[in-house]
Amino acid sequence: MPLPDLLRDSTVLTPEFFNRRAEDVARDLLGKVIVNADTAGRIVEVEAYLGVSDLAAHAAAGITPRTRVLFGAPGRAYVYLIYGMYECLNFVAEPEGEAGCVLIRALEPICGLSTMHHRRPAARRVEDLCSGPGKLTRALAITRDLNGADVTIARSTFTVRHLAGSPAPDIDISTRIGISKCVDWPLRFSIPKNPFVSRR
DNA sequence: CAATAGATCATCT
DNA sequence: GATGATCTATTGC
Repeated sequence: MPLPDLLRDSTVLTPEFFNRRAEDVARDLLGKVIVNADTAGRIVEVEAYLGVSDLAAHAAAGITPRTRVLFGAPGRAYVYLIYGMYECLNFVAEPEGEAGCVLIRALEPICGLSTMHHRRPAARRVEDLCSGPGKLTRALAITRDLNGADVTIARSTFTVRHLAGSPAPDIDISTRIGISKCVDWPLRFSIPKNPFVSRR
């Protein structure tokens, strides 16, 4: 298994971590590591999506077959297809019954780089492998069959981890990308000057 | 460099 | 039937 020593001293994030306001979960996810089978990446850019009052969020539509997971237990993956072509990965936040999630927008690749390159032949540079929500799901082979998956189970192939001793990073706050409603809400968070963040 | 067209389909109106 | 929480290739300056 190509998941190396880097992750040996890591702890899997708990349901309590996700059982908070989506904005807070989003900020605290920066610097954490997403692990899926043979690849892993450090989270460098996220966006928070809130409940029914957030018209840019899928949860604004209320409970539908697609948004059901958003209103459910925290610590689950919410994966959906966008533009008929790309998958987007979110983690569900807020207590059960309240909607809210965090969109993962960019990762710094840390494990399985050659596998990622194989899955994303269009990426010319390492910085292009996971610098966008549709790019990183392809690089880590995250698809809709992971929708609803519990990422807080330690002995699972798909988890989010905290690296022992890794400090809380600085945080840039900006507005969310690619939406047409609530465009001024300051819910995009990224690690300052990180080269793996997506481009506007 | 910036701007844009086209790919492609699940979801909701 | 219209619309995206996107990405890539291509065009033009």
